[in-house]
Amino acid sequence: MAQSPKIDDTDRRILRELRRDGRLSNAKLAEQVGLSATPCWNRVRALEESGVIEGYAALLNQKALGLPDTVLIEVTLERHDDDMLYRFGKALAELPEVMEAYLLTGEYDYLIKVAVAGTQGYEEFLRHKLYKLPGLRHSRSTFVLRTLKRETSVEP
Amino acid sequence: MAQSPKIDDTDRRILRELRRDGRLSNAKLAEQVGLSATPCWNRVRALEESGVIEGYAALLNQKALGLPDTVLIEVTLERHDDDMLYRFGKALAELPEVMEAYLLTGEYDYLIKVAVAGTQGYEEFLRHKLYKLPGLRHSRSTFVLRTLKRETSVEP
DNA sequence: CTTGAAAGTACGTGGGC
DNA sequence: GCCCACGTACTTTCAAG
Repeated sequence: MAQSPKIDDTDRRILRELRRDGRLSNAKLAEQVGLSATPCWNRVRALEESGVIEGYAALLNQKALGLPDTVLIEVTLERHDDDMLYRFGKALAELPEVMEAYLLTGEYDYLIKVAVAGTQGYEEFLRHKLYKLPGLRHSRSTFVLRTLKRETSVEP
Repeated sequence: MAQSPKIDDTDRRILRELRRDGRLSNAKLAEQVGLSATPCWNRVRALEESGVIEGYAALLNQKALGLPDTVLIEVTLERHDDDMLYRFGKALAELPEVMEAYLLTGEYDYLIKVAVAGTQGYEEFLRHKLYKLPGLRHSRSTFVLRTLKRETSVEP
């Protein structure tokens, strides 16, 4: 996790390939980007060690895991002191249904993305999870009708 | 991409490990979940073929790639006929800065998550990209102050 | 589910352009 | 920087028991 000095064009091509397929073997990756195995492997390693590559993950199908629906919820707190923001944010992040959670500018709110099973799962999440968190003032939910794009990372 | 019939406890453990580390070797994975190599590999393959595992990806550091900031933008269209919704959504998804794009319930809007470099990059995105899309009526942006959680998939 | 065996891969080392 | 070649240990992948 040192510095990440210069990322050249070849690095970007490596990143592009590994973002598409995180299990590419070094041999195939080298072929794709037009290097031989050794320098390619050295670059991948450097990208990992400098933290440009943060890790690798299997991408799982939400539907197959029984949580087909996605809800975006804007959350407003009663108070906005540092302690409150920290503790509430931590509690949000610990809920397994919450896939993403962001602290936002503006009125010091959160936006969270939640995976649920239908309106019933949504109601259960609200009543048994979100509404039990102390300090919540208000929430406003929107169901996702269609996911048009969902990238794991920015485009290299 | 056939059906995904029953996912048992062992499958879930496999998925949990592979979500954490998508490059785990089958040998180590088998050890982690308490199987020997072959049955473990058969399960992984079945999970891949049934679409439960959608793929594997390297996770890239947004900051290292020069787009350290994230903006959430609510987008409202002028008209909401099917053709418009489809074409606008497609145009949104094609912008490389857009990492996620959702079509929402309510007033038939989009929410997009965009990676930019500071307020300057944000302004450029608005002027040169978003505002050039035909049919846009209104947009409302919020900067992300802190990312509290960002999972690639739902928890298995 | 286990064992086994062939092919491929990772990862290092050392030489050379 | 890059390529090439070699080497060991590990992994994948597929039999067959």
